[in-house]
Amino acid sequence: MLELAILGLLKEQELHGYELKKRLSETLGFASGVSFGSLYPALARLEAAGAVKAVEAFASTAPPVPLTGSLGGELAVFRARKAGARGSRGKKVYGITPRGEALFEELLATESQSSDDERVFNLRLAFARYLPPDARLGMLERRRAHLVERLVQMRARVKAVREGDRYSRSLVEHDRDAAERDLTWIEQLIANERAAAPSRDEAVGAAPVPSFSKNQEDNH
Amino acid sequence: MLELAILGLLKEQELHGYELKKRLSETLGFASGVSFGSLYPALARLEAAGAVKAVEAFASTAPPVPLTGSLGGELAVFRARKAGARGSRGKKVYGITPRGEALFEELLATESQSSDDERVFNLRLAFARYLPPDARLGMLERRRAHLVERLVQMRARVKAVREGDRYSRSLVEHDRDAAERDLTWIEQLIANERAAAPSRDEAVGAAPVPSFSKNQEDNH
DNA sequence: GCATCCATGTAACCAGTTACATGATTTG
DNA sequence: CAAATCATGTAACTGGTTACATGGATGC
Repeated sequence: MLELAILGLLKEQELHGYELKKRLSETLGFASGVSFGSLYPALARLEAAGAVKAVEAFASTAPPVPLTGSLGGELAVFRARKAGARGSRGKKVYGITPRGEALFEELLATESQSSDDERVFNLRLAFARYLPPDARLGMLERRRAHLVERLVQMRARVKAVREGDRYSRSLVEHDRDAAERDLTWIEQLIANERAAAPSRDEAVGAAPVPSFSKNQEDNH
Repeated sequence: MLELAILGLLKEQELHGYELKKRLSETLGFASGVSFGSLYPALARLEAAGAVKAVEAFASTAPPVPLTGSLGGELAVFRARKAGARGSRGKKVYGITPRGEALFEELLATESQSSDDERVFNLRLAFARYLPPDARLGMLERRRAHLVERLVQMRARVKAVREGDRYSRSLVEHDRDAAERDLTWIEQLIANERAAAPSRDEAVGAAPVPSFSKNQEDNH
């Protein structure tokens, strides 16, 4: 999972570990950050696998320092450059290799299976623009199926909760509401997707997505 | 974390591992279940620590089989009873000991610190009825502080997201909305709490909770 | 020249997972 | 009696964490 995230970020621009960590928490949804203790080993693994490699700090294809607001950082890079690219223990700026691109595609494809995990799904969605439309739709459909199941569970939990326990009750109700919203969100994404590229049997006007979330089946 | 959950469930009634696993996913929020590979070792650890012990399958203080709807299970217990309580490798019904009760209290108290993790917080909230009112309020306040921070991050992410990436944009907006709702939910719980037991300086009529979630600070 | 932030890395640990092995009980 | 389900347990692995060690660069 970390590997996928790293490759995805390096696809956009070359970065060194420290900066990578920032982006991981800031722009991807990695709640409050991956630790260096996992990031650096991951980078090392990817480098060993030939998926990324440390590039010279100057003369890269993409502009390596695109106005992030961290003036200090940019200045440091500038100095590093004119000093002649880091010595024994300076910054290591990584770039993605063709093998890395291939690995990225593969991870993005295979990890779709295990997107019952919310974090994995979120990560994949953040990179969904790299997927072909039908794979994207498939991913969303699988997610939807999972959320339908989850919503059923949540509704069962609401019914099963102890009488007289305000906290548990509030919790399960909140969870159910969240599940409902997650589902309607995904259904909206699916609808957008179909509208943008009605690839298959789907005719234009009729019943785009059979929404489950509005469905108030009262099986008590 | 698992230990806390187990003890909390055993406080309510005696259970064997298999059934415990079901409750863990069904009634607590353990999304799609803990595996046996972690549950049984956890039970073994707790037993070794004297926090739980395997009880005779008959004649316990609390009614061990209170109408869960799983007829098969109840029948099985009944048969096990009249057969004279399991032999070498039957069901092992666990009950909580006084030491277990103490451990539960301790875990519930100490684990409040690490409730930056949503799962931990949810678990603690499910057992919040066992906390003294001020500890409960403290837990909610800490959670609120965490969510305020989180919401700030989410809003920053929305601003930072790549132009032209529909999926990332939709994701961060959804996450922000979820964070907003989480926060208002917690604030509601806090308000309820204060209304129920206005323990401290708080006067009755004035400004119960200074809601952050409605606050639309426009620092662009 | 000292504190602080940037930056990389290692080692020990931890809480869970999957896969495997075993066996009792129920039901058709 | 075979298949399904209930039930317990172990071993290897995974994907991270915290704590620690190191050192360059910057700012005051």
